[in-house]
Amino acid sequence: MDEKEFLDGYDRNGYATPLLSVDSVLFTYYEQCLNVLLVRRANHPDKGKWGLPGGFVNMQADHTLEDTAMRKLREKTGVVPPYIEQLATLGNRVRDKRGWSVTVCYTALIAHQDCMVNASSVSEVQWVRLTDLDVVELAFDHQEIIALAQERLKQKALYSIVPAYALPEKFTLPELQHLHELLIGKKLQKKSFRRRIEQADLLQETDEKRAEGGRPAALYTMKKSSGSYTFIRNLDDR
Amino acid sequence: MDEKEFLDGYDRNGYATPLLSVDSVLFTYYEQCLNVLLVRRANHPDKGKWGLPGGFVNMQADHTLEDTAMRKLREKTGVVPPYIEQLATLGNRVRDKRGWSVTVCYTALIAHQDCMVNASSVSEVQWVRLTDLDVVELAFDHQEIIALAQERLKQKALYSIVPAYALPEKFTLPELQHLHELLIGKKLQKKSFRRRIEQADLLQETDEKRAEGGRPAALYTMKKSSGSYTFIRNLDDR
DNA sequence: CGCCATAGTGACATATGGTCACTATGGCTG
DNA sequence: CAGCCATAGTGACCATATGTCACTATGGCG
Repeated sequence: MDEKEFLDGYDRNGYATPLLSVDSVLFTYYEQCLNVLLVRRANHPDKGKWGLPGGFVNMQADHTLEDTAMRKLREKTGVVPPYIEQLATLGNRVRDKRGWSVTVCYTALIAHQDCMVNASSVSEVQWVRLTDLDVVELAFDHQEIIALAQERLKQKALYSIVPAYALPEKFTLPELQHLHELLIGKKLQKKSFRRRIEQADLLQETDEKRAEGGRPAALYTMKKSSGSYTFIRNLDDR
Repeated sequence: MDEKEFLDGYDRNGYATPLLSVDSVLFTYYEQCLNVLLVRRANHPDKGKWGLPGGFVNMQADHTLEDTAMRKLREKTGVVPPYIEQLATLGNRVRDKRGWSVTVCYTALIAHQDCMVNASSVSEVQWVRLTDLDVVELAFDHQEIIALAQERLKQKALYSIVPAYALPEKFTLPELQHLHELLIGKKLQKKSFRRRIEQADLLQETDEKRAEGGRPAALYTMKKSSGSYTFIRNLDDR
């Protein structure tokens, strides 16, 4: 049998396979806090619980797994986030009551203002502060996935300014530093923080400033491709 | 309908889903070269081409995706490698002629001597030098997956001694350094290389030595958990 | 106008990798 | 068996990046 004959006769459903879904952990920085986007599950299993925005691959609409992740995020937020990266794939026999299932997970970041989530309490989509996560009942292993994403983002905070994608287009250095401090779980030295960003020439200073009770801080925008820059040395993690 | 009723009536095959496979890039260091394990495909599609060791999840035998990766590696090599880590998940409409398919990829490392692959030219399993990869016709997007794994391992060489898992239990520092040099693609300063490993106290010196034409080099073993140690500063990548 | 709060800098200490010449060691060979 | 060779391993100094912290700058407000 040659390959053409094989393909013509191939039955995609010949074997039972694991369920396959795509989920995203979308973070934003809002009111001095890290928030994650949650969606109330409309269907069984875990109906009524909160979970990550995600779903099944639509083999017609999606060309790639990332397409699936972005499509689902767009359905919930109306926009595609400026940062999305694959986090990990979890798969086992017990994570879903329906049996063997696999989820391909993405981490995404967006500015809070760019993402109009209905703030009413009856909404099926809401931002939840990371610090409030323990009072929400999460579906499946989504708690674990969020913890994974948070840990990965912490690592990125140590050697990059990727977290800046969770801020508005224009932001101040103290804002960015505070976000990094939240992720790393430790106060940082502003001198060290500012210096490395300056040396790497990652940000573009605008001529605007923003007052916050003291001396107004300069507003910056990210330079192109500064999201992919990595410092050769990590910030002190201890 | 409550959840129990839903689950009782749930049809896992209600939707067409992407094909799901698990593939591993198993590296070893042998004769001063990096090698990757390839398997000749016995079945369509791409029958006869070489590909990564992998296959479908066996929902009875495997509890997790990593179980699948390890089971397939054990089938080809007889053993489970001492290092295995998820690399990435690739999924799109075109990578497999059968249609939408997803592969969860792992990177694994093993000592060449611990992994008895039949060396005969008719074997269906063989080590291929990374430098010889371009003369082998690889199935699917496996070339791309190997490149991804190599890039990731290069990064690890810059901030950890994870590559040591591709060496025998006892190895010399010049050996380890040469392996890192292959991965990073650049000669390293032996003083820098040795110093950081000493300072982090990652290796246990044995009282054995190995001669290689000059002064015999001390043999070391990895200390427990030195595989998860990360240096706060990267080696110079330029 | 002077205080307050926060932004931003100067200057020095510390830590770690880069460099390279120098020493150490075992095998081989004349 | 002495001396050479090749490779292992070290000493010492340099370069660079972050840590620390006190000091200066700036705008708002009473």
